[in-house]
Parts: sequence; C-alpha cells; structure tokens
Amino acid sequence: MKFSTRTTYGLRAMIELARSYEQGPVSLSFIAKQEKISQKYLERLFAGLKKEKIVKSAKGSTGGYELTAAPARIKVFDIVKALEGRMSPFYCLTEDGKVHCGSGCGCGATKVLVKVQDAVNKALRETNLGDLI
Amino acid sequence: MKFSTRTTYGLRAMIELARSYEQGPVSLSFIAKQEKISQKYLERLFAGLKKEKIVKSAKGSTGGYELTAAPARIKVFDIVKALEGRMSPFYCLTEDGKVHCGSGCGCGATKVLVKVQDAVNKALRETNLGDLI
DNA sequence: TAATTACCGACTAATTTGGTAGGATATTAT
DNA sequence: ATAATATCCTACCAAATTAGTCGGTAATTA
Repeated sequence: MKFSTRTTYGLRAMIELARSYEQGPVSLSFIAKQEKISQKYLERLFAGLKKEKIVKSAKGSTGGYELTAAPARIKVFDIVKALEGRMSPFYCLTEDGKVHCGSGCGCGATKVLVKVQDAVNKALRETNLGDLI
Repeated sequence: MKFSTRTTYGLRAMIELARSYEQGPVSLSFIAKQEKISQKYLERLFAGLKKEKIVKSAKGSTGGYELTAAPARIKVFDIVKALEGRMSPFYCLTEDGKVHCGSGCGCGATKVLVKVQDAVNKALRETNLGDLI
C-alpha cells in the first residue's frame, strides 16, 4: 500500500497556504521555490484542489492561490482525496461496482482491507490543516 | 491510496491455506482454480511468503504449500509485508516511522503521515489470519 | 516412467507516477 | 498600450511499478 508523492507535495503546499491565510494569494512560483517542488507539477495538483473548492485562485501579477476556509476547518482527508482522486483500496471491485473476485467478495480478505481503510480515513478526518502548522 | 492486487490475491490464497490447516499441503493449481487467480502469478507471490517462512512447501504430486503456524498465530501484517516488500506507504518515512526526506522535512505534513502509517500498521497487526476465515 | 508439483529467470504489456512543453487567457503594474 | 506575472489547458514523455506470461528445471509420487 502506498501514497504517492502527490499527497506529500500537496500537503506541503497547502501548509504553505495555511501559513499565509488571510494575507492574500500565494503564487505557485513562490511555493515551488520555497518547497523545492516542480512548479508545473504543482499546477496539476492545484487543478484538483481548486475543483474540490479547497482553494480559490486569482490571476494576474499579484495573483495566486488561497484557502477557501480557515486552516482549522479544512480536513486533511479532503485535501488527500482531492489530490489522490480515489480513496478506495479495493481492486476486487470494478468501477461500476461489479464483483470479479473468485469468492464473490464476501471473502475474508475484505474484512481487513475495510478495517485498514477505516483506520486511514479516521486518521485523515480527525486531523485538520491547522494541526500541521 | 491503494492496495495492489498482490495483497488481495495473497490474502485470499493464505485464507485458502488457513482453511486447510493441518490437512496437508494445498497446491497452487488448486488455489488458482478456486480463487480464479493466475497460477504463475501466485507462484511469484508464494516465493516471497516462503522466504519469510510464513508458508512451507512440498514438491511432488501430492505437494503444495501449507502454513508454518496456526492461522490465529499469523498476523496479517506479516503476510502483507512479505507480499508488498516494504510497509512504508510514504516515500519520506521509513517503516519505523522515522523521517528521511532530504529537503528539510521538519514539515508539518509528516505529522499526519506518521499518524496514518501507525493506524495502518496497528490495524494489520491486531488482525490475524484466523480472524479472516 | 509419467504425472504432478514447486521453483527459477527472463520477458512483456498495461498502468501509474512524476514531470515537461508550449502555449492561451486573465490581471496588474508601469 | 504593453510588459510582466499569474492561472489555466492540452498534450506528451520517461521511468517505475504492476500484473502478468513463457519456457523450462528439479523433486517427488503414483
């Protein structure tokens, strides 16, 4: 099981925004330099974050991104979900919900997978962006 | 976040072995048919499981694989670790939760990453193979 | 000796990951 | 007006990983 660097990069960028909360937009070029992350890659990550309305953007020379809510009101879960796309570890189900595993997915393996997923989601839900500053 | 099919396949195969515990070895051809998993792929997975001494093997026409301990004494954690290789889902964390990311990772992100990793490992450690039958 | 099994190494195809390239579009400062 | 700085957008690309396959060898049993 793994999380991609997407998640870490995205979190670090979001922490940067949290530090500048209510101080106007922060540009990706600044974050990229600060966190030593490819700016172009950040652009892609922020497309997802904006789509989920976790950040808002402003164009122009004083533009950039800022949070849509106070850091304490943004759950890490929502950030990770926006970055990773899906939060389900189940390969024994197809996308339209059909079963394709031998034992009809009442199989014992799913018990522990669900348990792990619940544990992960709980940890992500009970942490907010403000906790990370 | 995702589990590779390796994990689910491996768990399902191990559950199959647990069901036949102390009833002699089970062949991969049987498991492959039963669980509809590629036999050749199973062979590779079992190489790892055998290396970690979670299963033992017997060749010949009545051969196959069997558990080296009672299902209740085998932690799912150890199975998953043998299958996946490493248990640190984040590139900047070691398995024991230490930070090793070069670029000044005193960053806030690691706080929640450690929390998630601990939650996953806890869930996997407190579940044993017997719980899944 | 034939069948069945684990074992072994290389090879492949598909997918994901991390990142680039080259712009178009909007806004601001000069 | 125009230069500069931003976001935004659609591709493309290289490396790594994943999920297998292929073809065979070695050991054991019927």
